[in-house]
Amino acid sequence: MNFLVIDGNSILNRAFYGIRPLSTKDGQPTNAIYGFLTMLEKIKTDTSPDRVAIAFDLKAPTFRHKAYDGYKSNRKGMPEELASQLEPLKKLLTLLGYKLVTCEGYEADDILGTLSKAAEDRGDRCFIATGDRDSLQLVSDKTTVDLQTNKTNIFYTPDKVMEDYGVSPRQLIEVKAIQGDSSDCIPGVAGIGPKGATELVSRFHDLDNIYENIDTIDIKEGMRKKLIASRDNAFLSRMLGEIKRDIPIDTNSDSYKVELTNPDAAERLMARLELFKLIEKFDLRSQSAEIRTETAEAETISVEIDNNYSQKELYFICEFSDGKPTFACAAEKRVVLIEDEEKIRALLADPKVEKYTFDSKPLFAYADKNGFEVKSINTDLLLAAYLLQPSSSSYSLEKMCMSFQLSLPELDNSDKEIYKNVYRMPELCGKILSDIEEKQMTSLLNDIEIPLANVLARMENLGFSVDSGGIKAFGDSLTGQIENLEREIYDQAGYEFNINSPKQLGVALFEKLGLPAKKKTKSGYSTSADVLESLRYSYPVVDMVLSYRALAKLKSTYCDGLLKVVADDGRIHSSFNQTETRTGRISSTEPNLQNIPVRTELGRELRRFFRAKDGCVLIDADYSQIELRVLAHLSADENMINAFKNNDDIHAITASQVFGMPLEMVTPEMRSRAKAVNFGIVYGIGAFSLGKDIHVTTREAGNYIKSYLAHYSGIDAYMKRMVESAKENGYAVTMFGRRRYLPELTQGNFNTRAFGERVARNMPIQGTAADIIKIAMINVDRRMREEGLRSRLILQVHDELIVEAPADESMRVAMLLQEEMEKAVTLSVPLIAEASIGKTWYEAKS
DNA sequence: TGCGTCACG
DNA sequence: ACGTACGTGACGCAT
Repeated sequence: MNFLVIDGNSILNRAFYGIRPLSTKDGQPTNAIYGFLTMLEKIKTDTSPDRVAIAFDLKAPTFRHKAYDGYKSNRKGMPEELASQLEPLKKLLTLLGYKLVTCEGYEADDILGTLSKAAEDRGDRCFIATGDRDSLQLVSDKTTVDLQTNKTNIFYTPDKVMEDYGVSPRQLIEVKAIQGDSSDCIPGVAGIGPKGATELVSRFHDLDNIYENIDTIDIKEGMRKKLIASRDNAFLSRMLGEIKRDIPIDTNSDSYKVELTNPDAAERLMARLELFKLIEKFDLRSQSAEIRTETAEAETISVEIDNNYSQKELYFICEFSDGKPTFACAAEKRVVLIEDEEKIRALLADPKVEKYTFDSKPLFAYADKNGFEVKSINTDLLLAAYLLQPSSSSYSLEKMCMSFQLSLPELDNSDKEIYKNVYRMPELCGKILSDIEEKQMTSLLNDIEIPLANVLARMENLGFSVDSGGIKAFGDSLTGQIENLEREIYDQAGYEFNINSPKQLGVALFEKLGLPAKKKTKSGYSTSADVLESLRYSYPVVDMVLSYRALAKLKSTYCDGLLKVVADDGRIHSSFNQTETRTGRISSTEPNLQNIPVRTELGRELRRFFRAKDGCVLIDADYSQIELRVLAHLSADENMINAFKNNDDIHAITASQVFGMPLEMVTPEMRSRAKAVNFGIVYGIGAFSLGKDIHVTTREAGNYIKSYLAHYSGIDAYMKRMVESAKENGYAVTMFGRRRYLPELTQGNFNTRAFGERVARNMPIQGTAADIIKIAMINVDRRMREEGLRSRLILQVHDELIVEAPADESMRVAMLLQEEMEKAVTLSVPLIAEASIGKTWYEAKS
């Protein structure tokens, strides 16, 4: 029989520091719980246990023998974020059927020792899972320690201990008694370290033998003196370091059977902790469902087709297959399916039917394709869920039901799980909407996100017309140049290798060619652009590699990548995701049209192949400095507000202020540094990174920042306020009430917290700018349609909107675009947008 | 699948 | 003493 003993505190610690911060929407940290359960599963797979015991230290030790005074007392207490996970974890483990073991007055180590001894005495195999090397002294023929290290685990058998430590497991106690262990307050023998201790023990076996023969053994006199001086400490240390194997705990094997008797409660607790992945991993759904069926408590409902179904308030989801919609509506004691397409269209178009759904964009897209309008979308639970938890990676009705503890019905005639969730939509909407209301995001949802979904749907449908032939020809011309560069690089290196492999490239440059390596990554030398850039003028081969990289990127990502996604209508239909970013921006995928090259001349050429269809032109309008203007407004900094009111060149003004000289004397170099500082401020700034960015010392960069904040003292104060309020509220927030929760701010880890603080400074700015352009999009779209124009939005790139317009509408639409963008909101500084017109994106981007 | 890299705002 | 600016998505490689 295999007996597994888990060192609970040790594994919990590993989990806490090894897993990035996670927390529930109300701020309960969960990363250690998640990590613990994941590791537990892994350990179980590795050791196939028949019995499992989980040992925990008791939090408040009551009585300790005198000799134990101070023992381990200098260990730091747990950080609060970890401590708050301990009780939920214990509760969860109990619900999952594990027996937890604690013992007053003893450490978890002693529990491991006692249980492993008992297992050995019974003739069982014992595994001890821990992250703490102290337990290695327990290793024997029958006991293996499964040591959990950073990335992996190591099984310690007696041979492995001998290999790593040069002594037997039992002798580790003797070694420790001599070398001591400051973290455990074990004094050891003063002046003898790990090396000396190991040598003594391997030569003379143990303390008793050493001290019995202390006058005669063949060692240096200095060492003999040290040993004699610390004699008492050595024996005390051995007592302290030796794990006890006979403490009063339950050692009966059968007490440690794992029996999942209450999966339902376990599932509920996991749902409360929002650990949905684990529910699946532990397969709790089906197990608790089985039990539910057994107890026959669950409500049973049916799924019926009723094409005449209608209500004033319709709660439904709509699934499409081959473009044909099916409605699944929540109804009294059943789920009603509507399959009649005419009926569905009528419902969607009927303004008197209030519609509550999950994911409205496909509905809007369907209506757009079929020439009608969706009316009265009262709510979209997907968008609401995003506003409530923008950092979530995916959203589903199922998760929402679980996190609100809504029990799901049984279906008597369908196995489509989704219908169970649909059935709960009325209650779910109530809970979610009151949550939205309470957090003052109702307008954000109703006036921005839902109308925007409609706009995005139409943008996706319309797509962006491209010249496939042109892209193909451009790609072919790149291929020739890439092959030439390849040959020259091989020639320089003296052999052929894969230039696209950072690993092989690193070896070629920094080993074979002997170039000076600057940075290292986990897997070798860094070959990133900023490293290579510094070498390109000294080494022609580096220049070639950089050119190769640039061309290869253009070819693979842009030429090949884009050609793959051109639809039959000759247009590219990107997807615009509205629930992806933590700041409120939209993202673009398959393909990403928000990162089409523009910064280099060659890359920008690609934009010549993005063109308006015949008879049309493109109108491209972008905001000028929207983020800095938002910052000026939010911070109410007088200096910056005045600069924008005067319509000054903000980077030049900043330069003159930071460098303390008249505007006329600002050089382009100074302006560009000031520009970097302005960016840095928006990003949350650090002197080190700013210095690296603009190639000055950290000290100098620090001075720039200091000077900047002195001149823009309103911004300084604002940034401090943002961090304060994020710490207080647990989230950062935009002008329109969009939130981003920041559990990072409560973390003990310095870097994590610093990151949280930067985000607290950046998100309100980036997010407010995102809110503003969303408003502009909705207004632009509405006006073009209301005014009977045939011009349409086709793309948004964060601060830029692109419209495809019939040539004869171009001037009017350019004005309209500019106007709507500028008046989307009123700030204490003007919002400026500039529009230009061209046949291609290249031409239209001024 | 994770990493390194690089394209954009 | 610590590591080092915000937000994205796609590609190729290596495991």
